[in-house]
Amino acid sequence: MTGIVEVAARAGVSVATVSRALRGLPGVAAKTRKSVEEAAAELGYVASPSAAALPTGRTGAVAVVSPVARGWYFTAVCEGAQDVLTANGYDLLRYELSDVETDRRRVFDTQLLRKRVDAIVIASLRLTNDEVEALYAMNRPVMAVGPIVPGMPCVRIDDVEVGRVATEHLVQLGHRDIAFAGGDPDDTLGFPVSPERRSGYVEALHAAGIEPDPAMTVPAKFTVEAGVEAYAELRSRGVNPTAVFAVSDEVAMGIMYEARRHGVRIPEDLSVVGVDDHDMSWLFGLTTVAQDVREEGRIAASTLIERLRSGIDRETSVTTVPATLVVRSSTRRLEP
Amino acid sequence: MTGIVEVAARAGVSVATVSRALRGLPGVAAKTRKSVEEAAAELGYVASPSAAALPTGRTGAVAVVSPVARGWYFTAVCEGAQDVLTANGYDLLRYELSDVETDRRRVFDTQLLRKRVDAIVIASLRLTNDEVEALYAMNRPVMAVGPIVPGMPCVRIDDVEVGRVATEHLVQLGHRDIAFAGGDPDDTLGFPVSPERRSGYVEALHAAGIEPDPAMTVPAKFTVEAGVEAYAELRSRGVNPTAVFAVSDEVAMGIMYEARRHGVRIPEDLSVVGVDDHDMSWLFGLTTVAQDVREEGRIAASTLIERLRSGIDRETSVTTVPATLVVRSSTRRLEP
DNA sequence: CTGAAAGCGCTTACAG
DNA sequence: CTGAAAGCGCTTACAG
Repeated sequence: MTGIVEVAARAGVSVATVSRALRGLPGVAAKTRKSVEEAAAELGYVASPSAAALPTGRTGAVAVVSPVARGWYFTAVCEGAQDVLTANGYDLLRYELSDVETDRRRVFDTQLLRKRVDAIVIASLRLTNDEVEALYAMNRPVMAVGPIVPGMPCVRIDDVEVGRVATEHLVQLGHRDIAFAGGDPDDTLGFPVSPERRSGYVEALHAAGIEPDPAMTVPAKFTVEAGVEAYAELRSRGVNPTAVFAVSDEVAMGIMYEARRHGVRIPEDLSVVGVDDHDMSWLFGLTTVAQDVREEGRIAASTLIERLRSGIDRETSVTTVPATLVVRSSTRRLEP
Repeated sequence: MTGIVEVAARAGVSVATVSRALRGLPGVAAKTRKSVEEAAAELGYVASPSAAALPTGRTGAVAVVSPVARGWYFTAVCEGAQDVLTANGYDLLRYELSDVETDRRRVFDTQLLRKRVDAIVIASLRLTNDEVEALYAMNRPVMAVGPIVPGMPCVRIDDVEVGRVATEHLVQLGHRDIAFAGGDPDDTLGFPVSPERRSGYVEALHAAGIEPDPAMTVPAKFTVEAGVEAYAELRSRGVNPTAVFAVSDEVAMGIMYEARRHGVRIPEDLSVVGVDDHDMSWLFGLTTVAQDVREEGRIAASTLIERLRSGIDRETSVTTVPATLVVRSSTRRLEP
């Protein structure tokens, strides 16, 4: 493996000069820099990140920590983050966290993460207070994408607003019997996304003079399968919504699938609105409150890089990106 | 950051002993090992991968290199690989390669990759001969998932067989006018997947005494959008297939979407079969030749780890995993 | 079974 | 503007 000494020999300078020249540090004569750069290029030399990390403490890598969830959402966050990380010479390390406590401890309790990466993106992950503490103790810039983590800077959408916009759309189409599918009864960590979207739903109903019917709220995690179950639950309860607001597009897809399986036509018999604008939502003609998840990943990464440049601080600013209603064919005016 | 000297101090031994004890090396007294492990646990100590990489040359990380393609496929490969890498204490580094040559050179020409990781998974990436050479020059175990790369070990499905199985299914349902959607006219790197699946298609047709009609083959990359365009192209050519074999499920989804938009019913008017068993295929009732992509990722990762343990060799074995027809509701017998 | 010391490939004060 | 040298945190012959 070509190392810095070979480059130095070839360029006829010391390794110190090579180091400075290649990193664009000031105080290197222009022609010296040029010949070093040439020598490095000819040899295909790049400084070993491991070796450079030792004296500097910088690894040149950023971690994206997400749940094991194999969803479109986390993929999109990573893609966005990767775009800007690559462009800035950082590598992207992926950590998937299960719900198993021991697995999580491995990441949070040990200092592995801290020793591996310069900064951390938390992608829509439910964290315990201890985990938040551990994250801070790492003394590395952290950025959350998704729900607000107290004391942590964050990129997000306004989930209450999202719920309101989705529900208002249905109300304006004349619907009054509007169900909500979302919220995970198993969630021990208080993941706020579903409750907030439901708050918006409740607000919008109240604003329209509609009293929310508890029987119209059915639980659903963020998966297609959960949507299927949610619709089944709705039927088994014997309630008859004319519209459903699903906590995510994947849930909405499951609802549409199951409804059709029961001969319920969409949108003639049932209007459905989701959240996200999943890559495949247009295929289903799904009306949705769209968010640009890749952009959120990009913002998270560039914020971290900026922070890395300017020195670590404990910023906690929250960036709220817009979410906009995209009307397609899964919702329609309620025929009286 | 707690380092090895603190652990040594706490355990009352030398750093050499700590190093040996923690890595499970032989020649450490049982009680010594125990007290070292306790000290390390109390301090939350983990050896710095960067520092350890310097003397050993091992980084404890594995790269997954894939195209920028934001597809389900690459995500699934990564998920599978991550499962086994995490379980074995390796971290997963993600590299997305664009089609832009300069971006690719950054990965292949420089020795960054080699200095960053111990092994490399190539996920269904079209490589030039130079890139294959560069990969070998890195002297790191490499494993391809997807198409065979000459001289490189690989996990794959038999794409000719896949094409044959899909087409035979349609033939057995009485179809004779069977279109094929796949193959990328822009592909300069000779990506073999589509051509091989088409070979299977041609073979199956011949076996049934059907002469393939060139007008029945339309190009399509591996995306939903390409499927939409492929169906549009089929219409504009004025051919009237009663069935289509799509090179992937995403292409099939696009075809179904566009066909229905034109009032063509599936499967009454058109049978469609894809390849992959994409996570969402069941939602579309899509008949498909299923492959277990996550398992392929797992196999790739465990093969690499095995190779890492046993020392680097230039193995080139090809592991072919099964692909099986899953019949759902997008295909049906042709009514005479 | 254990420890002292050299060395991995860089970066960075410190001198000049 | 440039170089010699110390040091980053580990691992690994080499002694004992």
